[in-house]
Amino acid sequence: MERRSVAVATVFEPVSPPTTFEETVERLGNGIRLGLLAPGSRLPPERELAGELGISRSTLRQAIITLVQSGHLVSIRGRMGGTFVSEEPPLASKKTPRPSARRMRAVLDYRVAVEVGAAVLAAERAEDDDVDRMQSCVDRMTEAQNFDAYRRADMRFHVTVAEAAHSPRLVTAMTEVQGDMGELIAAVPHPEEVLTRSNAQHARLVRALERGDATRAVKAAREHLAGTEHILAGLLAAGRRGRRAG
Amino acid sequence: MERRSVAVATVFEPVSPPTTFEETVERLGNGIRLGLLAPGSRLPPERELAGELGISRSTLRQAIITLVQSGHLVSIRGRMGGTFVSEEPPLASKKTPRPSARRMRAVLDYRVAVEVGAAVLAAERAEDDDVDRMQSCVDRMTEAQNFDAYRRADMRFHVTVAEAAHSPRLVTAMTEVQGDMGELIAAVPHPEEVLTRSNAQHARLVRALERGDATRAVKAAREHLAGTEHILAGLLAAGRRGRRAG
DNA sequence: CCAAAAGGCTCAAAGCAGCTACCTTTTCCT
DNA sequence: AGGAAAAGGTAGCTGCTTTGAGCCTTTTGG
Repeated sequence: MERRSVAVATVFEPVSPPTTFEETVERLGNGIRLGLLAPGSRLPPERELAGELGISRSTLRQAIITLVQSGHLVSIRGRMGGTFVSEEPPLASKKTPRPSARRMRAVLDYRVAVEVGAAVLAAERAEDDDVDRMQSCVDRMTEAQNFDAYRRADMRFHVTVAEAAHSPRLVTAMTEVQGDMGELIAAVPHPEEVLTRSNAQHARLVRALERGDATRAVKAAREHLAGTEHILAGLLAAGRRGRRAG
Repeated sequence: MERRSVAVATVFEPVSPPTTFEETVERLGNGIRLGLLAPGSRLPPERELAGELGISRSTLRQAIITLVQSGHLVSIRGRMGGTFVSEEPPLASKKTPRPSARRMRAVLDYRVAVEVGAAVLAAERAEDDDVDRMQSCVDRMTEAQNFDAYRRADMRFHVTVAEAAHSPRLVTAMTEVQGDMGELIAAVPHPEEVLTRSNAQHARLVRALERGDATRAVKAAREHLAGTEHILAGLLAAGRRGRRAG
């Protein structure tokens, strides 16, 4: 019996592309949860938005209805009506029955790639106003009074790093990753001291990017990510079999 | 008129998930072009493979037929028959009418993330035999007599780095990226001196990974990628408007 | 009071993916 | 020689998703 290499195994992994409907719910949902679409703001009219997204209005409506039911959106009829982002949208997409350890590892590893990649490119390409926007996110985190506020600014910070990389592709990837992270960290406590240390790392990253120092940027990013991984380590271990207590 | 931020724009970007059929053709096609599925080797029987991929046999057959027509696969009937990887599979998926500058940039940026991410994780996780396999790819590149042979070993090298990161998710991503790169570099000349320098960078990356030196690994990776970007710069410039001759 | 601008609704047609059953070719075993 | 087994090849039907088009309802501004 021939043992297949890891790489070959990934070729034969199950194939299951998302449907247009699912993709749309994810995209809009992530945009809302990350605060890219501000609470209370209005989406383009359905017919227009369907055009922009390159999908039919029917499919878009399915997605909108789903997001209304999950509390992300509010629909208002009539002239001057429209589809609005809820004033207090949920932070995570509800119904997250503890993702498998395997999935968690996949998300965390992918996150390393996206964050470190964004850091490298941002070190080369960030402009002054990119740095300003990152810094303002850091400030908001410093002043945050509760975890939700912190978390929102945190997600924005990371997306802003991707924007500073001036790569739409990485912005999309970062948006996805942050969305996935929301699922993971929902069920984990974050003591204040952890948040403080975490934000200090954000600040270090900003300084490195400001100087265009890719090496330091990567270091800061990697250490920052390791922090979250450490917090999640307990849940990750739950996926292993035959692990001794420690 | 309100100016939308870059991040918001990506939320409203067209949505168009691939079909199962397309995904399957890509996956198998990439696996073959990257040499993960060796020339002449036999795929599992259709019914079995369909099961593994979690798709119907009908859809899998569509994909196989496509790949037979494009010269990647050969089907043989009868007992002891099967679906075999062609002895000399094409290097790129034919019909590549020069991708847009926009797409090229997207691929190159994403590549930075995947390669650098893989480098960081590989520096932390690579085992001895991972290093050996990388080194053997480097050796093959050194000995390569023509560009095709070099290119094959090159792709394998990069996938092997992802394997050394021990992250199935990154292996998948790397496979995709290398597939996309195939499209880009098909139409570009690669003088021997460029390949020599390129392989020297591979060797540097291997040494850094062997030592577990993430910083040097990232540097080596980034410089290596910049090499390709430089070669493609001419094509990229074609996408800009109003650029002065230089 | 009407027109315009929004969301809400319905339905039919097309495309895609899955399921099931059967056919044909080739080889191995008895 | 003949039949079973293992492969790919074919066909048809079903169900879900997506699209497109048209029409209805609500609300507001003129």
